Amino acid sequence: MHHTTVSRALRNDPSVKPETREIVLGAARELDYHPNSFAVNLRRRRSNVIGVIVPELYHEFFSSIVAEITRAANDEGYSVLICQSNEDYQQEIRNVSTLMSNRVAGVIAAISQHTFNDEHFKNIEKAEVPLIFFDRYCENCNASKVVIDFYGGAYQLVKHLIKSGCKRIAHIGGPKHMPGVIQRLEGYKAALHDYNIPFEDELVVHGGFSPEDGVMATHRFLSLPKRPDAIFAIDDQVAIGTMIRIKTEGLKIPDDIAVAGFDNDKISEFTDPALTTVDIQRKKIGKKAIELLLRHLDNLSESNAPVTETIPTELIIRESSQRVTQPALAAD
Amino acid sequence: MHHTTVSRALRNDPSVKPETREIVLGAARELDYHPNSFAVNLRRRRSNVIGVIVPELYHEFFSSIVAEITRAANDEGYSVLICQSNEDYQQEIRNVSTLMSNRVAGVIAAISQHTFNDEHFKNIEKAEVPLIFFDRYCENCNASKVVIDFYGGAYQLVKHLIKSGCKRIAHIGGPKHMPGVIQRLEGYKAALHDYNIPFEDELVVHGGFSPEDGVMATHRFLSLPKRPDAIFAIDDQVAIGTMIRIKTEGLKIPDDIAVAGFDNDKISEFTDPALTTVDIQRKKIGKKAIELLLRHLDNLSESNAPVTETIPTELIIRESSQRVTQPALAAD
DNA sequence: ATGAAAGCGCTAACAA
DNA sequence: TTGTTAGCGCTTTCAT
Repeated sequence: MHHTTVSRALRNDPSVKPETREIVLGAARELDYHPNSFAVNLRRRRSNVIGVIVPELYHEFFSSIVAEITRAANDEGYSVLICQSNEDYQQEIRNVSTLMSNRVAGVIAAISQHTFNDEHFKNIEKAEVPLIFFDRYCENCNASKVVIDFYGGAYQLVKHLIKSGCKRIAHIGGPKHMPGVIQRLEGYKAALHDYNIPFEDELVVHGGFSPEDGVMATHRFLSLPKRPDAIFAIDDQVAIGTMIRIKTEGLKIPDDIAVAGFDNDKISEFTDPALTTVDIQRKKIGKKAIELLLRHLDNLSESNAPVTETIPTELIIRESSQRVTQPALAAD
Repeated sequence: MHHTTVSRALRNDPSVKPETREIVLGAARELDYHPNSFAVNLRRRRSNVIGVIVPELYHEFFSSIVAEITRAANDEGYSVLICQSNEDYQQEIRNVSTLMSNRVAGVIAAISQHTFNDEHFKNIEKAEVPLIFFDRYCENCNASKVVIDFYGGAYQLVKHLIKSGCKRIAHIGGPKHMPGVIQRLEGYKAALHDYNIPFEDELVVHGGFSPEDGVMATHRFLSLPKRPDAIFAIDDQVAIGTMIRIKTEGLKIPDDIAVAGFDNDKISEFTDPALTTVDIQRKKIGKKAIELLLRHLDNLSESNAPVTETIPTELIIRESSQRVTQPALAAD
C-alpha cells in the first residue's frame, strides 16, 4: 500500500475505501503510530498549537483562566504552549519570540504590568497570526479582546456597602496605571457620587495584589483621625490582609469595619468571616478567548474586525459586609 | 548568499565569517525572521518542546509547580506544552497521545487519581521519549521521579502536635489509594507509635482535597463521644474547612483543638489563626523535574538508570498549633 | 568560508 | 479508489 493511501486513511479522507481504512487504522493502533507533526505542519503551513502568554501562574486568577483555555483548546483539537512573562517586559518579548519560532497557530495573551510598548505584539499581527488579549491588553493593537467589567463590579459592590450603612468607604487600589485597577477605582467613585458621598483622597491607597499590601494599606486607614467603616480591596488576597490587620486591632468585621474584595478567589468563601466579593467568571473568560481565536482561525479570509467582549461580573454578598444593625435601606 | 550560509550564520556556526554573520543577523532582526521550527525539527528529528501532564491547574500545588517547570524549561531553551487530565484516566490517555503526536522532546507528568493502568506511559518509553514523574507516579514505569517526603513531613508535624500537648490527634486523609495520602497516614501513625499514643480508627477519616471535605470530616470528629484535641488535615485547603467547622462550634483554635495542614499553601499564613503546616518546596520539585529531564535529553546514549529524588519537607509552626498553656516538653 | 545536493515525513494536485 | 510526483524549509554531508 502506498504511503499516500495511508496518509489519507489516517485523516479519514472519504475517498479511501472503508475496508482499506480499517486496515490502516488497525495497524496504526497496533504500532501506536502518530503522524510526524513536524512534517504535517511543514506541509500544511500551520500547527495545532496555540500560544498563551500570562504574567504568572501564581495567582488563581491566571492559573484558572489558563486551565480553562487549555481545556477548551483541547476540546477543539488544539494544544497549548504556555509562557510566563513574570511581569517583565523583556521576558514578554522573549515569550513572543518563542511563540513565533514555534509557529503557533494563534496567540492568547494578558500583558505584563510593565509593558508600555507594543512592538512585539505588532510583530505577531504582522506575521498574520491571530492574536486575542484577555484582561490586560495593549491599547494600540488591532486585536480582539476579552475584558472584565471591573467598573460595573466595583460600582455594584460599593453600592451594596453604602446600602448596608457604610458611610466612609476606603479603597485599596492596585498598581495605578493598570486599566483594571483604574476601572475599579472609577466604579468606586461613581457609586459614591451617585449616593452623594464625597470622595476623599485619604481613603484611597494603592499597592500590589498580595495580603501584605492589604495589611499595610489597612494600617494606614486605621491610623486616620476618622477611620473608615468599610474597606474595599482590589482583590481577595489583599482583602485577606485587610481582615488580618483589622482583627489585630481588635475591631469587629463587619460591625466596626466591613470588608470586601474582588475576584471571588476560592478562599474567599472560607475566610473568617466569609468575604463579600465580586465574581469575575474566569471560566467564561478562557472559553471566550478560545472562541474568538477559533473564529479568526477558521475564517482567515473573512473580515477580521476586532471585537471586544465584556464579561459581566457578579456581586457575591457574604458575612464580611452584612452588618447586624442595618439602617433602613435608601430607595434604589 | 546561499541559504545554507544563512542557516549556519543563524545557528552561530563558527565556520561562518563574523562579517557574514553580522549581515545575516542584522537582516533577520530587520525582518523579524524566525526559522521555521517545523522544518528544523523535521530535519533534526527532535523539538524543543517539553510536554507536561498534570491532573489540574486549579490547586496551587500543581499550578505553582507548572509555573516553575515552565520557567526552568524556558531558561534552558525549551517551551512547555501543557495538558490537564482533569483526574480522568481516559483524558490522560488522550493527553499522552497529544504529546506523542506533537513529538515532544520529553514528558513530565503527575498521574491522575484514577490511573491504575500504565499502558499509555509505557508507550512514551517505547518511543524513547524521556519521561519524568513528579509527586504521583506509576509504579511499573522505568522512569525517574521526583517525590515528596510526605512521610517525614507528617511525622514531624504530628510529633510537634504531641510535644505541644495534644493527646488525641485526629487525621483527615485524602483519597485512600494515593501514595502521598498513604505516606502521610504512615508518618502520622509512626509518630503516634514513637510517642506511645495508641492509634484509633475513629480518629481517621478520608475525603478529598477541598475545604468542604474538611468541614465534613471535622463535623464527624466533633460528634465523637471523646472529641480530638488536634486535627491534622491532608492539606491546607482541608484544614481551612476544619477551622471553619471548629469555629462554628464555638471552640477555640488551638486551645480547644489544634489544627494543622500540609502544603504551605500561600493562604495558610493568612488564616485566622495562622495555620501550622508543612512546606513542600514546590519550586524545587519543578526545578528538579526539569533537571532530571534535561539530563536524559543531553546524554541519550548514556546509561539512563532511573533515579528517584526525594524533596524534603519542612515544618512551619504557626498559631493554629501553639497553645497558650504548654505542658513541659518531653525529652526528644 | 561558502555552495551544492539530498532528504527529513508528510500532503496536495494530478494521473491512472 | 489508489498511485505518482513535487515540494514544504530546513540541516547535514560533501565538494569547492
